[in-house]
Order: sequence, then structure tokens, then C-alpha cells
Amino acid sequence: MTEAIAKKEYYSMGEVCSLTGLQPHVLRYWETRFAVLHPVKNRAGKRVFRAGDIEQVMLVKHLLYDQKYTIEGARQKLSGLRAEGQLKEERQQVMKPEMLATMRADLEALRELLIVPPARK
DNA sequence: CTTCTGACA
DNA sequence: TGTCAGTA
Repeated sequence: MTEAIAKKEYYSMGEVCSLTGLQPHVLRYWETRFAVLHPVKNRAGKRVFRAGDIEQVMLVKHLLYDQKYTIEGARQKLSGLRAEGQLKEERQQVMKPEMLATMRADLEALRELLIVPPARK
């Protein structure tokens, strides 16, 4: 399902927000608390998100909102997942089955948004 | 028009 | 977290 958001090279802040259902200021705030949520910026200073960055955001969102983790708790949980992932040599999956389950709804919403992008004017 | 940083509620 | 200002 990660392929669902891997159809594009780069995503803007606006796209990531509609894709994740988060407000820009929330995303920016999280950037100050999670080392893994720091997107690269282009020459103009705009954030350039990749599919992988969006996955990280989704993971943090569910840790915080669905599993009601605390910022610090989520930060530690993320560190743990990263450690496990490294032990599994391959960059296997960073997400547990249970997490994927709670993410189903969002992933389906993502699929729709990707097929029929929000009309912008 | 969209996004950004910084400041402040 | 929410909002506003002044930019780029």
C-alpha cells in the first residue's frame, strides 16, 4: 500500500496536508520534535516531501492521534521501530500490522485523492 | 495564490 | 495547537 503514495516524485506542503489531513502548522511543529520528519527544502525554501516522508507523517499521526502516544512516547517508539528495522537488514517494513490496520481508512482516502486530485484554482 | 518564519495567544 | 503578519 505504500505504492499508493509513491506515484509522484515530490509533494508540496499543501498536498501533504490534504493527503494526511493535517494542518501546516501541525506538520511544522512536529518537525521540531521528530528528527525523522525533516523534509528537504528547495532553493526557494519550500518543503519538498517525498513519498517516504509522507509515510513517516502518517505513522506519527497514528501514534499520536489513534494510539494516543505522547510526543516523547512517539519519538521513542519511532526510535525503537528504526532500530528493529536496521536489525532486519533490509529496509523491510517500519510499520507493525496493527498500525497498518488503523491506517487503512487513511490509505483508502489517499487512493481516492490520488486518482482524483482535489480541483485547485 | 501558496508556503515560510517568527511571534504570540 | 491556533492564528496572524509580512515575505518570497
